[in-house]
Amino acid sequence: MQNLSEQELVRRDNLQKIIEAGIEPYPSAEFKVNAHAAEIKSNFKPGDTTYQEVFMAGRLMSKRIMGKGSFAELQDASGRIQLYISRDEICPGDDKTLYNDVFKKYMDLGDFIGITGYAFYTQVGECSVHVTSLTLLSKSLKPLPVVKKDDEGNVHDAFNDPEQRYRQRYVDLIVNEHVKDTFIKRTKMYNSMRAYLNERGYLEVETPILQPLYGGAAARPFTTHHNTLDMKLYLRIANELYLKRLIVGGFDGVYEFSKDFRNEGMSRFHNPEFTQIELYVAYKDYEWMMNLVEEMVEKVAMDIHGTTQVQVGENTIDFKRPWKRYTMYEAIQHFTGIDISEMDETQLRATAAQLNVPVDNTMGKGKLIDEIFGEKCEGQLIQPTFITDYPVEMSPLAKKHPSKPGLVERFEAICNGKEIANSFSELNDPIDQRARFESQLELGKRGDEEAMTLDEDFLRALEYGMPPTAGLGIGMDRLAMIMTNQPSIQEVLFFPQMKAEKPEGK
RNA sequence: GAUCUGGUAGCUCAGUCGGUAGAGCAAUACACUUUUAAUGUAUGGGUCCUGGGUUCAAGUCCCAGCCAGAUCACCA
Repeated sequence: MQNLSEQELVRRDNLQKIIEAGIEPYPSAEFKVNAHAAEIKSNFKPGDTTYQEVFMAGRLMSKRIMGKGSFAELQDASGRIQLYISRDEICPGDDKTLYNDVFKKYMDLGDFIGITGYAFYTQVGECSVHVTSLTLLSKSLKPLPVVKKDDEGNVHDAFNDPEQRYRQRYVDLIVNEHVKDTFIKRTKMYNSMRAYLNERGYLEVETPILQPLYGGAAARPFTTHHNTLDMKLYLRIANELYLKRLIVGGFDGVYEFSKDFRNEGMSRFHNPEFTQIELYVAYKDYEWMMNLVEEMVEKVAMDIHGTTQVQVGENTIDFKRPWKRYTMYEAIQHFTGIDISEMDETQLRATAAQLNVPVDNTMGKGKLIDEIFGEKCEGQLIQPTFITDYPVEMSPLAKKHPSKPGLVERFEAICNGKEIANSFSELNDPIDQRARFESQLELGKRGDEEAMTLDEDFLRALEYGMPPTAGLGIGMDRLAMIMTNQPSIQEVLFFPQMKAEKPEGK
């Protein structure tokens, strides 16, 4: 049995009183709704003859009882609106129980109610609904945090403990208005991208989450086991290799919003499960894909904000095309003044030391370049910027650059100091791909836990022939953080990963 | 994984030098028919994260642990 607080006991007692009064606290009949709070507040003007018979449902979020008349606030999915309730209108006969007892005493903040009434403006000019009948739709047994706003819009007693907000996101969503907003924007972002890609005829697909081999990225996987088949399975770390198989199968363009899983550290930028969109388009290259990314992300910003400019922390980020483009060498030269394009491994190591970039002896040429870039450039790139032409060692699935030895046709889009997109002209030479996998296997043998595995079936698919293809991955959570101005990935995931709560009781 | 910060009423937070546990909101009771962070009066509400230790005495000091956040490490 739970230990109930005083307030919880009061609510259970109220529930009992409601039942004794002959009212069903959890009725099943449909309650037809014909208006929402936000809609009335934005459309109804004093003297209008509209909204004179509204049916509304939602939570009772505040009560201001003044004798025979009361004000209350109803919160539905769209927002809050004030209600005016007068005793003699909701209790037209001699029996005043519904007002005196049920409404005033037994209904608690958080209860779901249904009302009918008409819109009007109070003497102080607040758009309100004058209630003519009142129904209990569902009793609430736990007290909600009470968050209040004053005239200037300052929030008092905000429910702001992150642990409670994330563990009890339902409460967070009820009492913190802006939280709902963030998630609505996140969904708009998905809808915007879907519409963009569908318009171009690309096919949204689904590929396996449980994979016998994990591939397509460098990361440690979650492992599980299938009992009937008695086999080890991995939760995907990416879906790249499956989408490319579909390009081999003859689709021109496929994409998937893919929940991926990586068994690694957590931080405000990392959750063990996260979402990427991956897109593959046949007969295209990474240059073409850069144009697509610019156009699509610009549209996302427009669809969410109505402008290409988005405020993120202290920065105003402008997604208007065209975005800046640097090769990786140019970016390093721009931010450090050093041209590394002709350097060998020894010179790179010396340069890293000179720049105070920590490196170790296991790092090869590609990794050294990547470290210098990561330390000295990435964080400086606030406005959306494409960085192109990465070292081949870091990119085992990308096509080699035809004229720049040691580099691949790859770009990342960086924004607010973080990668938001990664793309390359996909490697479709099966012989080269096998060689790249084999050098990954070597890295694995040397102890790199994130080295890729060799996927024979994927190589078989490539041997049948894959057209030249451009591929793209965008971190949806990272992009959502930027588009909603949130500093932490937990703020854009409904239910971020948490350690288990202590069990109730003893 | 490391470091730092925090965990006290349903929520937000105080709590001095170690000496009876505090406020606002919420709740309860009464009053009040256009208020709006409603108001007025009164009342109730505590496993001070957990477990040890020091002490006549611990929310407070010490040790260990749990949970969370930030930073770092790791990681596209």
